[in-house]
Amino acid sequence: MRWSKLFIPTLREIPAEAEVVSHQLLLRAGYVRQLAAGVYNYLLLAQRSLKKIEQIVREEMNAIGGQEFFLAALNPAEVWQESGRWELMGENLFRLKDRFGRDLALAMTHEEIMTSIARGELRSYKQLPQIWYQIQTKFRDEPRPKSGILRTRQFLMKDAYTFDLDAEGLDTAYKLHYGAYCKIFDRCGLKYTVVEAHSGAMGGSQSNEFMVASEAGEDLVVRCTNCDYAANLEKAVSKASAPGAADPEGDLTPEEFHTPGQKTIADLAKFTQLPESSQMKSLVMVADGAPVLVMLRGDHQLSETKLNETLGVTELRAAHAQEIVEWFGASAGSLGPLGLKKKMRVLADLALQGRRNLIAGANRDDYHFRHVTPGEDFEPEYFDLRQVAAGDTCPKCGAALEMFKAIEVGHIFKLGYKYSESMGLRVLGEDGREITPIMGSYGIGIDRILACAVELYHDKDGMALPPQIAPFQAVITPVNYAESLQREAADLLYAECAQAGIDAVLDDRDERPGVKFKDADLIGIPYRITIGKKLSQGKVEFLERRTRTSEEVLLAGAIPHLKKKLWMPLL
RNA sequence: CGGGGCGUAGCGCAGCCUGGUAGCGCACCUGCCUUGGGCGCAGGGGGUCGCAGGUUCAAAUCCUGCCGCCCCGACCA
Repeated sequence: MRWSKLFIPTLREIPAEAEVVSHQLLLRAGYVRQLAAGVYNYLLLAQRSLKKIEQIVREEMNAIGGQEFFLAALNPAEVWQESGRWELMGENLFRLKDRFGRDLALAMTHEEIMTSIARGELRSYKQLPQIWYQIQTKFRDEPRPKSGILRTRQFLMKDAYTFDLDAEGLDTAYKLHYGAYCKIFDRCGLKYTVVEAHSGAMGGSQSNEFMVASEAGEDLVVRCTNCDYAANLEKAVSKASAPGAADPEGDLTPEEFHTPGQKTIADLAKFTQLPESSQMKSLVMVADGAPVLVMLRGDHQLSETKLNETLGVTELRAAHAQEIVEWFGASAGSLGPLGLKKKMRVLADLALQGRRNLIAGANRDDYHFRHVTPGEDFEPEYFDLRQVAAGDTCPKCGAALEMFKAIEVGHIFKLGYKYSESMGLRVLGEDGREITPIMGSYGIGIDRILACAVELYHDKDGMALPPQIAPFQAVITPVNYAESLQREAADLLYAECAQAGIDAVLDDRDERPGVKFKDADLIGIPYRITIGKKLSQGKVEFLERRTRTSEEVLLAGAIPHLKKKLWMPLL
């Protein structure tokens, strides 16, 4: 393509609304333009790049036997009502009415639709397994779209769904996807970590996320510095650091003492001269309307995700100040597990198991107990409820854990029977009995891959995308295209690229060289062949964007050289 | 939904406090010039100052309401 004919609206300055790097560069480099909060138009460059990503995804999905569909984005409410998600998804689901007043939704994911196809058509065990996927636009009415194209209300996703006869089949499907995803992200040139994940509102058991480390990420990932343990913070477990002080020995009796104005764990630690790890934190949560007391080591944080999963409830929140006074006769800051006025479940984090003679609130304002021993002075139900904290060690090998922010680019789930059951998908088995197929669900954020690549590979001059997903593989830049010798050489190289199947752009603009160089750097074309002064010696400059290494090559050798580079992946 | 910020030319901003002719840089158009890192000179086009109401002789500027966008939090298959 000839640059002079292309619409590549690069900006010299950073639009004020862009905060994260990928957003800034995608705007500046003329890839995207924003239409509304969380809604973007993808222009030529973004579209070319996304098509390449899609193609990689498509090839790897087809390689594991995936069959590509193109599904309805406009869904009747009934399908979502059947699975129960019409209510469950709440405000996140875009809803609309047609002219007759019928309820419709814009699909945010396609479990229901895929299942509705399957139940109408799959009749025999002989037809299983199936892997169906789609690459399409999805809609989600995000409460807060942000970070450019990282969290939007309209986005591109590949999602796949599998139908199997039994758990073993699902396991096979899961592993196939796991492998395919690794190949996909490798081919896209991303550096990523596979983590254990929480399966969320999707339901299901096993789940892994594919995460790309980035400051722009919204998730926190915990990873062992020694072994292969890695998990989303929501799910991560660890060995707690040792308490800051040894517990007093002996079978001591709880003893109330006056703690005027000591509200927080930090206050108490100071007041009692004992570290936060010798205090017990009492949190009051309301789970589907019922109060639950959660006990944690003073320096630990509650993981609401874990608590939610443990309790298996739909609504979980912290208790209001008023409720606390009503139930405990004291306010937050003096609460504890002893002498509860109201009957409620008392849970404790595993880190409290075996501890002795700790400090806890007395359920009387400005009073606490010392010498409280869980399991003796009160009987909690123990669960893993705390969030992994800095200083904790690996649950597998005991080595140090690291924690970093990451962007989720892929997520695979074992769904189980949630949709096949609720929507009545059955096939006949070998023995003539009905079988409910078991499902899996596997997503990849196509536009997130692009954003991640930008986050991962950029410098002060712009993007440095991997050649596999860059909008063009190379740019041919004659310093002065009006000069006939340069023009001939440029046209020749461009023709050679076309012949070799290389996706090149010819910068034939009547611009000063500086402008062309800046633009090529900004939009991140991996290789640049510059035709200038040295042409008189039959030489051109070959530049690698990522490393900024430049070499002189013969005009005739330029394209073979480029070809060689393209077969050799960066990194 | 709570907290904060912003809205003036395509982009980045000044002007608002203290009301009176709407400005600067970049981009854009024309001509000349220049051609290895966003050249130079000259001329030029482009604005319902987010919207609506109010105060005033007069509102970008003061007041009220609304809308939009961004950030933090809540939320997040």
